[in-house]
Parts: sequence; structure tokens; C-alpha cells
Amino acid sequence: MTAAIDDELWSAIGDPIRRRMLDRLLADGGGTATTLSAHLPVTRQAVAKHLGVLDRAGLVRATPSGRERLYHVDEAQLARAVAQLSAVGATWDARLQRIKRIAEAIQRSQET
Amino acid sequence: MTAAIDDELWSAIGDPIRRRMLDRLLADGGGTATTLSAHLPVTRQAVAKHLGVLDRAGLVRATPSGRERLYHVDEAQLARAVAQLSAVGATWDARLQRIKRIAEAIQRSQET
DNA sequence: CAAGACAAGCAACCAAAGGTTGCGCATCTT
DNA sequence: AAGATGCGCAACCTTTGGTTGCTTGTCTTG
Repeated sequence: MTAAIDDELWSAIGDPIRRRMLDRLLADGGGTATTLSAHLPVTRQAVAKHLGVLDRAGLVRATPSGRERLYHVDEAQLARAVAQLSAVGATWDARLQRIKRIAEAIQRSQET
Repeated sequence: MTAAIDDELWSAIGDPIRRRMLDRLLADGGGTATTLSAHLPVTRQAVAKHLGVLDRAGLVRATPSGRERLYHVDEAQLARAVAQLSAVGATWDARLQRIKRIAEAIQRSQET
């Protein structure tokens, strides 16, 4: 079985810029396209598009306030994403260990 | 601190097709562009390109044999990738829990 | 309160990535 | 020798991440 991961979530956190955005939003407790772009190597517009992607994936939500648009992380959804990350990691890990065990078994049988 | 992840590794495993390819290669112990594409919703050429990406990321290696080109997973490198996955997961997890603790503290202070 | 500053949204445009088809070349197989 | 099979290459299309330029809406302040 191949885990049937929610690809939208994955691709949302698959982008390095978006990961850094999430990091910042978590560290600072929120931010706008403008404040985020100040710490990133891309323009405000690019950040805005990324925020759109994260929003559609449900990882962040926006609270308009005056001329600003404050984003914050949806913790529950990010927790889900983290869970999926570790699920995939665990799957591969298990397979790697199984292979390692088999390899060792083969080696042992050849030492006979 | 922002983990300074190896972006090439991440983007390699960030693609859903490539994840499925790795899954298959692990499950079957190896495969060619042709055999892989048989189980994927894309053409052999697309798979070949993905194999190129995985190869450059060091996640797979090829062994040409006659007219075939057999790929297998580089276990050590995939183990590294898995480690990075869980590192990011752990970072976010820690932040989420910190936030949760703070939120609870605030709530307690308001119950006073 | 009018004027400038600041945040965001929109649109056009560009480059890179993922995908396709169509081909040609090498290697098995019969 | 002839057909089948596996691969690589090239041209092309679409999506995605990025940019610049401009407009609109909301403070701020002289």
C-alpha cells in the first residue's frame, strides 16, 4: 500500500519558500505578505501567491484588518501535514530496515 | 534557526510521482523506466526524466545491462532524506506544542 | 481635510518543470 | 535477417513560481 497521501498538502509544504514562510509564521505567530517578503528572497507578490496556495491547502488562514491582511498558521492542519510527513518517513524507514535485515540474512547464509 | 535543509533532496521527494517511484523501487528492489511507468499514470519518458532528477539527487543509481538500465535506491541517501523529513516535522511539532502550551497558559491566566 | 505613504490586488509577461508525441538507435530474440 | 523491445533525444505544450507595473483602498499627518 502506498499511503495515498493528500498531494495538495504535500505539494504545499514541498516548496522551500513555503516551508520558510510556515516557519516564520510559526515563529512570529502571524504575518502579512509584506512582512514575510522582507525576510525572503522573493517579492511580495510571489509571497502572496504562496499564501494563496497555503490557504487553499488549509494550512494558513487570513484575517483582514484595515489595509492589512494578517495570516496565521492553522495548527490543526499543519499537525496533519506533519503526521503525513512522518508517515511517509516511517514507511520508507521500515522498508529500508527490512532490506537491511534481508541483506544481513543473506550475508549470514553465505558465511556458512 | 531554519534547519537549512538540502533543497535538492527535498524537491526530489517533494514530487508525488517521484515518491511513488521510490516506493516501487523499494518494494521491488529495483526497476527500469519502462517497468516503473507501467504502474504510474505517466509515460516512460516522464519517468525517465524523474529518474534523472532522483539520480542527480543521489537517491537512486543506475546499472546499465544490455539494452536495459536498471535503477535501484541508494539506501544511505534515502535514509538521509528521511532524517531530514523528520527533522522538519520535529521542528514544526516543537513549535506547535510550544504554541499550545502558551495558549493553555494564557487560558489559565484568564480563568483567574 | 487634503496629500502622501503604505498594503494589497490585478494583469501581463517570462522561465523552469513536468508532461506528451514522434522519432532513431542499440540490443535481444526468433 | 527481421521484428520486437528498451532507451535517448528533440520539439512542443501547460502549469507553476517569479517578476514588473499599475490601480485601489486605507491609514497618517501637515
